[in-house]
Order: sequence, then C-alpha cells, then structure tokens
Amino acid sequence: MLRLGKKADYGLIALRHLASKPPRAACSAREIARIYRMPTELVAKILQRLVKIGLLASQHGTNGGYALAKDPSEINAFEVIRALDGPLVITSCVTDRSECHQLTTCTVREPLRRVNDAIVKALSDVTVSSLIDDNAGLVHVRVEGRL
Amino acid sequence: MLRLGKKADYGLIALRHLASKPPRAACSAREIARIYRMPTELVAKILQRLVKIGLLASQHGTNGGYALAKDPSEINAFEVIRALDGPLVITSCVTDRSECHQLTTCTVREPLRRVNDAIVKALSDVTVSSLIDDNAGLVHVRVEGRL
DNA sequence: ATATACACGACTTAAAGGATCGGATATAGA
DNA sequence: TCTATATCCGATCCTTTAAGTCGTGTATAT
Repeated sequence: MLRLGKKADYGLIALRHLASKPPRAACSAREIARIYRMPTELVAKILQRLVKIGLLASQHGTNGGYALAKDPSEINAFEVIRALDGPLVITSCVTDRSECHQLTTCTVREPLRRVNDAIVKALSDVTVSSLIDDNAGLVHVRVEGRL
Repeated sequence: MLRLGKKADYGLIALRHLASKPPRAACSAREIARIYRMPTELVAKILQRLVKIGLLASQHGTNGGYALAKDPSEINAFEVIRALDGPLVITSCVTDRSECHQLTTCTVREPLRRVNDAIVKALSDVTVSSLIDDNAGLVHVRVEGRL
C-alpha cells in the first residue's frame, strides 16, 4: 500500500530523460518508451497529460516529439504525481463523503492529515533536475508540526 | 493514489478507541464495529491480526474481547499500517524485480526511496496515545537528507 | 502524397482490496 | 451441563481500480 502508480513512475522517468538531453531537444513518445521498455501507448498518454499541465511542449509531424516546457529545476515530483496518479490523500475518508459515520469528530484523521502534508512537502522538494544528478543538491526537508 | 487502505484506517480507529477507555478494558470486535459503523467481520479480522503482532490481547467467551497489550505511547502508526496494508513502498520497482529493465541504474528510484524513508519516519512518530488527544504532544518531525 | 507523430476517447483485461460466509474453539454464567 | 457469546481461521465473492490496448482523427516535415 501507499505506493506510487506506474504512470507516475513512467512520467518521472520520461521527464528525467528529457531533462538529461541537450537544451530542449524533442523526443517522441515511442522513442522514450522503447529505451526504457515501457508500453508505448501508455507513455504517449502520460506525456499528453504532462503537456496539458504545461510541463511539456509537443511538436507534431516528422522529427516532432515532446520537450520540456520549463526548467528542470522548476518541475517537482509532487505536481507530476498528482497529475498522473490523482490527488495525494492518505486517508480514504477524505474523498469518500459517505465515510466517517461517527458522530464525534474522527480524531484519527487529523494527525494523519499532518503526515500527508509532510509527504507533500517532501515530494515538492524533489525536482526533476535533482533526478538527473543524484548528488546535485543537498536538500534539507524539514517538516515540523503537531502530530 | 498513495492512499491508506481502509484496513489501516479501521485498525487505527479501533486502537484509538481501546486506548481511550479506562486502563485496559476489553471490547468485542462487534462493539467497536457497531460504534463506528464498520463492517463487523472485517474489524474482527483486523483485530485478530493486531493480536498476532502483539499489539492486542484477546479474551474468549462472554464479556471477552480485545484489549491493548502495550502502552498506547508504545504503539506507532507505521507498524499498524505495515501489518494491515502491507509493506510501505513508494515505488513499484522495489517489489517487482521484473521492472526496471534499464541497463543504467534507475536514477529515479533512489531519490524517491529517500522520500519513502521520510514517510516511514513521520508515521513512526505518530503514536496511538497521540491519537487520543490531538493536543497531546508537540512532536517535531525533522527529516533531512539528500534529495 | 506519404510517413511520422501527437491527440483523444472508448474499450478490455488484470490485479488488488473490501467484504462475506461457514465452521471451529474457548469461556462465563444460568 | 447447556447455552449464549466471542475469538479464531480459512475460503470465497464482489466491487473497484489500475494497467494496458485499440481505433480514429489531426498536424507537420520531407
């Protein structure tokens, strides 16, 4: 449980690949899919969604493909994950309104929400540029709050 | 995505309930399930597993039920979640060995593994006693590391 | 014109999680 | 001792979700 979906996985790999290339060279979905042995059609779909968010720019036709639309340091893992795998919620009750029938306030939810926030913060500090070179940045993630 | 399963949800709620009662009073699975409107049989199964881990003690027969086997401050959310929802892994490749066909080391995995560790740490700091009174402890979770 | 590549939606399939059922054992009390 | 109450354990069903596929249309460079 609490695992990342493959879409987010593929998306991050693709972004890292694009970021590792020269300036803003374009890659086709097929090319990326072939390199990392991912299902072509699925990668295409993922990249299309990343275009919608504004992270990628697309180019039709021969020699076309996808390229980064922003600086790699401006793209963090959280927005990618949220876009591809849906909202980041740790408790099920947050989405399902039918849940939590309790009359009293669910005291379990609030502390976990803080953990959730911490996770979001940690993921937000992971940039695509930090994915290129693992030793790139010495990032300090400091999460504080009542738990 | 990245959400907690209902089992862990139910388990934490049940533990909190037991911790909020007098010393170590016993509650039947049915009673807890009825109070919080959870499926009875599922709650029973969850509590049984918590007994196996040593977090709860069970008592057969009339007036029997489940009671905490340890101090609420000694039980953290991480061990509960891991026991009920499975291992806490953020990337799919960690479990699936068939994944990551890449020849080169997957540079995406390592940074995410650090995030994963941070999550584990944060969850480990959430104790059942902190669930009882939300204002109980002013816990500072400080996660540092290269990302 | 044609080959290439993105764009979009619908569909199918596979896996996981949630929930249910049946039967067995143990205990307290009438 | 008999009965009601509970934990225990395994097997199974059902719903949901994720993963992957397919088909069609549109744009562009050569």
